[in-house]
Amino acid sequence: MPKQNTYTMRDVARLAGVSVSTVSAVVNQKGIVSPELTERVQRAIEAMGFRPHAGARGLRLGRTHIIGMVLQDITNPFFVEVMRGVEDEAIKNGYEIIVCNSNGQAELEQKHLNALYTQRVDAILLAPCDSYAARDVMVGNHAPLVFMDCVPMRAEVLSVVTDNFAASFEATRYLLELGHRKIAVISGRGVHSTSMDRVEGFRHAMEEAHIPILGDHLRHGVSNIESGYEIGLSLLQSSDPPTAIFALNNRMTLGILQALRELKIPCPEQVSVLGFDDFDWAAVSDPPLSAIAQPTDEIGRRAVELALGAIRAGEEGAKVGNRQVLLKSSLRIRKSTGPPPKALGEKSHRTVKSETVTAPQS
Amino acid sequence: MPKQNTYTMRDVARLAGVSVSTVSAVVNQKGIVSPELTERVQRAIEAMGFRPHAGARGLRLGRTHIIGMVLQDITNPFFVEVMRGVEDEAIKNGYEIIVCNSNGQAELEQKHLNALYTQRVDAILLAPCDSYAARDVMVGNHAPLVFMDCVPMRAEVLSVVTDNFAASFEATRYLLELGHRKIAVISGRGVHSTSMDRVEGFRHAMEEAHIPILGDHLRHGVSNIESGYEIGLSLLQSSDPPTAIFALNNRMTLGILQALRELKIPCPEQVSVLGFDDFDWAAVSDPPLSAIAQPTDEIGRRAVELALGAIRAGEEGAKVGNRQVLLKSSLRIRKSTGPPPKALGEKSHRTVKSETVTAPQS
DNA sequence: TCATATCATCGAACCGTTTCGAACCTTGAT
DNA sequence: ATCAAGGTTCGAAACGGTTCGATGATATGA
Repeated sequence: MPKQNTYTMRDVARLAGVSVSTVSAVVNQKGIVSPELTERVQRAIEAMGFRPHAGARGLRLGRTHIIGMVLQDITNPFFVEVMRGVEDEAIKNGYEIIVCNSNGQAELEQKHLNALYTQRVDAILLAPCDSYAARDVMVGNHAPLVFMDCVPMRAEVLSVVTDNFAASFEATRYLLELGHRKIAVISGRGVHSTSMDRVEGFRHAMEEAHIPILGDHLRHGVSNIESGYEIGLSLLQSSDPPTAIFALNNRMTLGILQALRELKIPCPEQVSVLGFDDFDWAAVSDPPLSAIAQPTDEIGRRAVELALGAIRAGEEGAKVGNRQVLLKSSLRIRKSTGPPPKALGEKSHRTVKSETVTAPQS
Repeated sequence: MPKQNTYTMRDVARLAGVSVSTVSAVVNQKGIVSPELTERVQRAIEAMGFRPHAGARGLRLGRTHIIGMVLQDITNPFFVEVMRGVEDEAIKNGYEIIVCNSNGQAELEQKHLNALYTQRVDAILLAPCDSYAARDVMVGNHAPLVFMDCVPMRAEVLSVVTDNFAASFEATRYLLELGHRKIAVISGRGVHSTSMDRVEGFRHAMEEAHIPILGDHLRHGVSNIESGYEIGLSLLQSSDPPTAIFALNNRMTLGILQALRELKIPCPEQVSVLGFDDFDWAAVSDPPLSAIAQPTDEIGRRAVELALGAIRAGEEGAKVGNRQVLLKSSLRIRKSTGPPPKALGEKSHRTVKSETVTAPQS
């Protein structure tokens, strides 16, 4: 006996003394129903606590009003803020969202994508584990697919990302201006367009300044605290340690800070640290962290906008154009960055907020 | 033309030269189908990339295999970790989850609950804005409702919570043992059983030690950084400041740390800080934060277990028993707590992990 | 008074599954 | 050769909505 106190339109119709189609018309405010019947139907709905069955409606309409989302790492504040943006924009448009966590595992990601297709979600928002996703092929024909925080290799696609190249370029220039010459960069696995663009931005700025990148000052690890910590120790204990460390993701940044603390190396006096991704806690870390802030919730909102556009286009049989939305980041300078030890330049702590300048979108 | 390359069982049946019901039997591995037909059907499914339509199945079965979840604050790491536990356990049992963020607003929470009912989710997991929820009345008859991180006023209900009273009691005792006598407590709005239990645990420990609670040393604010910061300033600048501050939630803890930093008050030398809720970043705050850690993902997992049990019970027509799961927390002592200034007791920094002892569950 | 146009309401088919009883085909026993 | 039993396969109804063409009622004009 699965049906409990749940009523159907038929029940409402019976109570109101009208036909089912009239109830439907009232519920959806479609077609013309006399004020009298409208009144009667509404009263019946109220009395029974009737709510339409989304599944049945979805079956008939071919649209579920659900958007699926698969995130690489749900415990990372960056993705949580993106999710929040998605939530806001979705609810504003009458959509629910199903959230899945791929936990960095490509197979799990694929499993989730399949499950979302089974649910016949109207669109899928994906922050993938890597950029080599063949996923669009499998799923892209069934529902619009929007990539977040990643531009997949095959470019004919919808995506929303921060301009990582520009952000990294700008940040590196800032460190160079402070007088740093030995700058180390640590990044996660290089299978992600995001990581690659950030590394490229760094490279480009260094080349432009004609500063060589020391052999072991470009390190790859995995995006977690431990990896950051280990690479940090290794860098700082090397024979020729950097004067500044630029960590390309928030987890690894924390690892670096731990390594500094453990080695009792004063920051920023001896070594500066610059992080990618800003978050609440950055302000109370020791020292307060200078970092690149991405427009996280805007990423989420824009992704939903793209998805909704594609859904509408699909309904009208129109081809969905490929759109890459590119957003600006901003540099939040706090206390973890300053001039290198020997340099006698201006006193450290700037508090200006500079913004990377990029094309708004294409 | 909403249907694209999406095939139905009818299509599969036609291609395999069998009836729809046979396809269904194969898909669900139910009934007896000869090896030969099974083979043919599977080949057809493979060839067409067929996936059953969850909505249609749900309509027929009266079960969607979706669990709905409404969270008070999706940006709080505590709830994110709970969510992760929910995700893990749900996927393990073949359920999807719809996540909603009520953002602390009761009306929005209600809106989400209604939407989830419309979706006919099989169960609802709720971390409510306040404990005075009349929500179970509206929704509880349609689908099992499990409260997380909160025991609602009306007790005949399913819930999973940390034993907040015990946690707070234990933590207060720890501060008392260090020699503190002037302990201030700051908490969020008192509309939540969680807050209230924590305050009570504190009160109880103080009474037991026959230490009076100073008039303005019990403060209520809202659960965010700013509120913690303001209360922190006010406490620390008062004529008779506390030697220890016990913050009952993670947001306000950060505010306290900011206030200390701004006033240049050394912690823990002059004032100790103890937080509720542990998280990654706590270890790299300045100073590393002593805090009570809740078994976050276990809360999520147990909530799903309860929900699944209730779903099964409901199917068999059995009454769903009321169950309150009570979980243990643990005290993680780092560097932000130590003996009060004048006390000459043992050197600060203990690193023991003590666990609050409570009844495992009822 | 009758044909016609307009408007409100209704009935039934359909969306993609599951399920249950009926129909069919073997096989073995009489 | 006939029948019963047992095992596979099939057909059709149901789930709860939406939609479209048909129907009935009412008003309009000649």
